[in-house]
Amino acid sequence: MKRTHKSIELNESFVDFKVHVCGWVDVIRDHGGVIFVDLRDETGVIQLVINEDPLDKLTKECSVYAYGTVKKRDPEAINTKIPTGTIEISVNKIEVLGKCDILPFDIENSENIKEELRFKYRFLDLRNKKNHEKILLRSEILYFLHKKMHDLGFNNIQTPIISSSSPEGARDYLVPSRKHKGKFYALPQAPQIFKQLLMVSGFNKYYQIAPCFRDEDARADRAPGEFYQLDFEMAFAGQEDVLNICETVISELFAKFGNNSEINTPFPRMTYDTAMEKYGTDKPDLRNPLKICDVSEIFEDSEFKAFDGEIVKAINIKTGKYEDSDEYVPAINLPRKFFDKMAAFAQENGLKGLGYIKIDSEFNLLGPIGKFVPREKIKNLLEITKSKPGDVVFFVSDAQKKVQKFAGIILKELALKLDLIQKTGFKFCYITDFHMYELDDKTCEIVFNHNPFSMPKGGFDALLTQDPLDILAEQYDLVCNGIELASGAVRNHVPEVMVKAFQVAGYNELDILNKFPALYRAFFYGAPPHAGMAPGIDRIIMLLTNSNNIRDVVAFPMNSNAQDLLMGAPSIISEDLLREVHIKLRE
RNA sequence: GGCCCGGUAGUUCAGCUGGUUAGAACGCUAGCCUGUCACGCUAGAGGUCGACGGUUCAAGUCCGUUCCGGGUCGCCA
Repeated sequence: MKRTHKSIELNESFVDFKVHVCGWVDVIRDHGGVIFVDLRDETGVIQLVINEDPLDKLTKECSVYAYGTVKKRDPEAINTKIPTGTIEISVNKIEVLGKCDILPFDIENSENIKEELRFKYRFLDLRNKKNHEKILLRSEILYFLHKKMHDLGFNNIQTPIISSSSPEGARDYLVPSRKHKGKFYALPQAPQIFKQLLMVSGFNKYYQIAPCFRDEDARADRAPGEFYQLDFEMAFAGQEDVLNICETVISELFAKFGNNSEINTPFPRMTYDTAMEKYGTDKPDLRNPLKICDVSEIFEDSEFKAFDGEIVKAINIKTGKYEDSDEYVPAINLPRKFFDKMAAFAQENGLKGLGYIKIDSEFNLLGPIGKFVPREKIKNLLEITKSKPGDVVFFVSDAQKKVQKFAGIILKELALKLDLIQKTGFKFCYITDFHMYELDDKTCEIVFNHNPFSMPKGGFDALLTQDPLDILAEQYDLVCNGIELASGAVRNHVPEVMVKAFQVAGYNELDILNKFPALYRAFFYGAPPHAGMAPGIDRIIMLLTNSNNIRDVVAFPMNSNAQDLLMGAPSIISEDLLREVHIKLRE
C-alpha cells in the first residue's frame, strides 16, 4: 500500500493520472452496476467510482486504500459542494484496511449525541469534521503561542508534575508514595511556586504551556481534573509590563484565529469595585449594553416596605426581542410573559422579588413599583437611570453585600432573554485592583481574597495603617465576553511584607515557613521584584472555536463528573498495588 | 451536598386526557437498480419505555423512591 495524494491535493490538473489514496468511507451510494464512494481523509472528500464489485465488503467508516485514475466529471455530474467536485477517481483496486462495526452513533451529527456515548467512543467523535477541526485549531494555537512567547524573549522552562501538595487553593490530586510510607506527592494546581523560584534563579522571562490539576467540580467553562495555562512570569517587572505582554499575545492571537473579529485594543481597564458596581460581577461581559445604577436615594423615604433600609439597584432597558418575536420592540411593549418569567427567574436565584416600572409617553410610572417613587424624585430617577418614555426600569434590592451580585444575575439574564448581546466578536477588559482581603462569610474573620502571593498596594505601610478590607492587591484579571481568561499579579517578594500580609490574615512566620518553605527561604537571597499572569488555554480555544463547552476543545476530556469514559478512569486498583503504596481502603 | 432539565430501537426523537400489537427518520440485513453525491425502490431484523415500588380493570403516560447524565449554586487561580 502506498499513498500518493490526499484529497485536497487533487484537482483537474491530475486528470488521467494514476493515484493511490487512503481514508475512510464517508458515504456509499450503490447503484448496482456502479458504486460511488465518498472517500474522506483529514483534508476533505473525493468521490471514488467503482465499476466492478469490490472484493472487500465496504461499510461506512471502514478505512480503505484505493488505486485508480483521476477522471474529469461530466458537467451535469459536478458536485459544487466539495472542492474536488469536478473530478473523481475511477477505481482499479480498492482494499479495506480496517473493518468497521455498526457505529454507535452517526458521526456526521455527533455534536448532538449525548456526551456519555460520545466520550466512550471519542475516537469516532473526533472523526466528526467540526470536532476534528477544533483539535487541529488547538494545535495551531499552541504553535502560535510557543512562537510568540519565544519571539518576545520568554524561555520555555518545564516544572515538575509530581510535586508536593499546596496548602492554599483548590483540592489537590494526590499520588501516594511507595518509598515513603504515609507520604504523598501532589499534582500542581499551577506552577506558581516554581515560576517564582525561577525568578529568584535569575531567569528573566519564563513561560510554559503548563498542565494544572485541580480536584474541583466541573462547569461548562471549567474542565474537571486538568487544564492548561499559558503561564508566564517576568523579573524586574510590574503590572504594566505584564499587561502589555498579555495584550500583545492575546490580541494578536484573536486577530489571527478569531475570524476577523474586531479586537477592542487597547483593552479597557476597570477596577474590581467598578465592575461590581456596574456589572455585579468581576467577569463583566462588555457586549452587554445594560448597566446597573444605584437608586437607593430615590427610595430613601419610600413607603415601599421591600426597599426600606436596603440598597436599591436599577437596570434600564430600552428595547428587546423576546422569544419567538423577530423584531426588537420598545421595552414598554414587551409581553406580560416576559415580566412574569423574569420574576420567576429572580425567585429561583434567591432574590426576594423583582420590581419594575414602565415609563409611558406622559412620563407616568406604570407597573407595580411606580406609585412608590415620590413625585418630586421622578426626574431624578430618570436622570440616574438615563430613562426615556418607552423604557422599562427593573429594581433589585437587598443588603449591600448581596445586592450587587443579584443585580449582576438580573443584568445578564435580561440581556440574554432580550437578545441584546451581539453573537460575534470579542470584548476584552482588564479588571484591576482586587481587594487583598475579605471577610469570611461564616467566621467573619479576615482572609485572603485571592492568592496570598500578591503584593499589597502600598506595601508595608498599607498593611500597618489601612483597614485590611480597604487594602488593594496588585492583582489583575483578563476577561473576555464575560469569561475569565487570565489571572495574574505582581508578587510579594519581600519577606517582611509577606510576614505582615500573612499576619493580617491570622498567620505567623512559622505558618509561612510550613506552607511555602522553598519560596520563603528563596526570598531571603536577593529575590527580584517580579510579576506574571496565566491565560487559560482551554477557555481561549473555547472562545475561538465558538464552543459552548470546554470539553469540546480537549482531545480526550473527562465528563462533568470527572470520569474518563474512554479509559475507564478513575478505576479500581488491585490490593497488591495498593499495598505497595501503603494504602488500605476504608470499608 | 442544594436546585433546574433530561433518560422510549444502535442513534436522534414523537407518543394527546392512562386504553388494541409502542411509532418515524437515520443506521443495520437482504434483494433490485450504470451517474449518484443526504442516491432511489422493496422487504426484514431490531424495544425489560433507566430501575424498583404504588394507584388503576388497564401505566411509556399518574404518584413515590432510586440510579445515571447535563446545567447551575456551593467549591474553584
